[in-house]
Amino acid sequence: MSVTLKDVALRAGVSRSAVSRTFTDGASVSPKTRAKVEAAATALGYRPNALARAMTTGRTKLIGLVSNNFHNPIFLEVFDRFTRGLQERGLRPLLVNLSDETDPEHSVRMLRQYSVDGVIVASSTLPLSFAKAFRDAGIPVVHSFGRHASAPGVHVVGIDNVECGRMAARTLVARGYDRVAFMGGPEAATSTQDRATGFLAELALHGRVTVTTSYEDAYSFEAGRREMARLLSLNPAQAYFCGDDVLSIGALSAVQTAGLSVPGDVGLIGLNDMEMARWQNINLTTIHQPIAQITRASIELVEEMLEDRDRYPEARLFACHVVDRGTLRGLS
Amino acid sequence: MSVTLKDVALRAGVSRSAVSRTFTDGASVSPKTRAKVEAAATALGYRPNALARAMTTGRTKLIGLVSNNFHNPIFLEVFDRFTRGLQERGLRPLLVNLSDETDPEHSVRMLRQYSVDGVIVASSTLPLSFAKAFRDAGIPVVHSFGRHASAPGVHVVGIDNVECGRMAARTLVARGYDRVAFMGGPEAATSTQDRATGFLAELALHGRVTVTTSYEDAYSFEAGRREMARLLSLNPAQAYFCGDDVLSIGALSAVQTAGLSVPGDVGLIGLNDMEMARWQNINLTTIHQPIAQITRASIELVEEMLEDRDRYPEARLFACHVVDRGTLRGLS
DNA sequence: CGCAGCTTTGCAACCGGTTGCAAAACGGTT
DNA sequence: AACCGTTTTGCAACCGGTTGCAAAGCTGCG
Repeated sequence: MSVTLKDVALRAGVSRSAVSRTFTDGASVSPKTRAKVEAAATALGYRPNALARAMTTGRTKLIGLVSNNFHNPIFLEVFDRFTRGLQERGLRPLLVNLSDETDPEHSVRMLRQYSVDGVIVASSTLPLSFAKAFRDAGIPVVHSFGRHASAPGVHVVGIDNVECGRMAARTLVARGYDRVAFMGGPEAATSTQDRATGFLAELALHGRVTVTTSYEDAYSFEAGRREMARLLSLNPAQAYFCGDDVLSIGALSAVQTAGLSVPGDVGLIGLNDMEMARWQNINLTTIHQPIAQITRASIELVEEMLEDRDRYPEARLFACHVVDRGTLRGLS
Repeated sequence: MSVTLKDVALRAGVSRSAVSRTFTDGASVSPKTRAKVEAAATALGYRPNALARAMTTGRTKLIGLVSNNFHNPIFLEVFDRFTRGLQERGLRPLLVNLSDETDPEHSVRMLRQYSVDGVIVASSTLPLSFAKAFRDAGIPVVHSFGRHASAPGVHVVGIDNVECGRMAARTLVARGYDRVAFMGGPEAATSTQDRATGFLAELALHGRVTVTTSYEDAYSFEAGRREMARLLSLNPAQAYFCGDDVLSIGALSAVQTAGLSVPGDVGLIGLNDMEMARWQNINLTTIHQPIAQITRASIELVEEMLEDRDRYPEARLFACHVVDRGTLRGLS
């Protein structure tokens, strides 16, 4: 079938070990045999079989990329950056779509069967325990976009969602809003929980501001639109902190449909700063999440763990900042 | 390290072959030994190593998923469907991001090193030759969203872009537009070429309609917006067929910014029918591309090729249809 | 009980590489 | 030329499975 070590060895008139050595760096081969082998190899079009190599070295260069966020446009950028970053380092992403499951067992087993060198869990909604299941199975893991914890147990890279909530609150207060609300994603999502916590905690420091909260079943346009339509028919707040840009855009749409103006009648601030947020017909004020830094750091960490499996777990959090566009009124 | 065949065999008091056989279906083992083996296996938490198995069977169950469309939101849905579909069949997607490259050689080599069982090229812009490189390397391949050709040489699944162009033309003509234009994506993209061809061919049948064309460097919002802004400052057409929904939305934004109305002053029809197109604040009239059917058929074909590597290449094209929303005027 | 015919089992070779170890080759000294 | 210290090389075992083949075990029948 395909050309193997033996074929090359035969043609070059050397032993299989010699061939193997010219293809593994750090091995000692004389320039003479190396030349012979390389000649034979290119003549035959030989490429070492990664799987066979993996069997003896124990390194596959496969990285499990596990996510359950296949519906949020921001994750297209996330996948883009992860795949490119991994490829640049000679690592191969084995993609796992977790859309329905929440039980890590199945993924752990599967990724172990393929002997992945490491796993990146890219999800803003999975609990910390998910990543821990990989660690417990002895697989290096980093939880990207995960929840910050003081003693994480696994590497976590992302943003401080509590702090983001606070930031949103401070922004709304600074703009003079005094009846505000939080519109979150799924109540089970760690990101939503933390954003709510920070938002409410910060507002509590500003006595006169009243706040309400609601949670949607998904970070989706339709959920945001529906909820905002409902709220408008009641007694809406002056400004909303939406747990995600897509939700915000849904809400924005509902406000416009109702014939009201943004930011005149209702203020909106989102989170993520996805590409769409800067489209002129959306022009969403939002909190920027530094995707590039997060993905880069995640890859770095997983790579470091390949060297030192017992690297002490750390949390790397990146700062966010408000991007002021057209859906909140100016400083008062 | 991990528990192997031998460990289980030892504990169950049988030979390694016996253990192997209980884990490969279609092999003959007596109920008695099967029971013993299974007991030992679960006690030790044994899982067969997929890579080792792959070495002897020649089947890895890995499928290369190659794409260069990491910036078009429609592809998030594409990846979602591909990964789930593959997983359901016990296949594992090895994701390859081709963003910069156009040369297949590198990907072919890499995927061959990992002994993938097959490859799905998911791209609307790559030429047919790209997929052929895999076929020539002896790897089963299907080009998803690829160009239809009468003698494809490889499996192609997608839509008939020429026909879509015609459909757009017929639609615009039926609505009474007589100065229309095509706004395409990259001129090198096969999808854009074919859509333009069909569009122009159909219009040629309707003498009195005039048409202009322009091409953007990417299927992106910014490109659509910039181009439409430029066109508006000149002598714009009455209606535009945009080669992609994202382009349309960019164009839409430019029209709105210019203080003009859609469809009053300018008509727009896109292609893809991505989720965003039905958002109320966009509400784009567009041609629906049946993603679900395309991905499903692609997976089916690649799976069939695993059985019969020399399966005669076929092109499977799915019909598209116009989804009438708010960016074209009604039937005249 | 002996034997035919079928099923189950274990042996051993193989998949395509890597690597520890000892022997061979090399280069430089005296 | 003999000797010594380094490289370089090939042998053989191993990674964790699968599988062809022949021997062993079982069942039923005369």
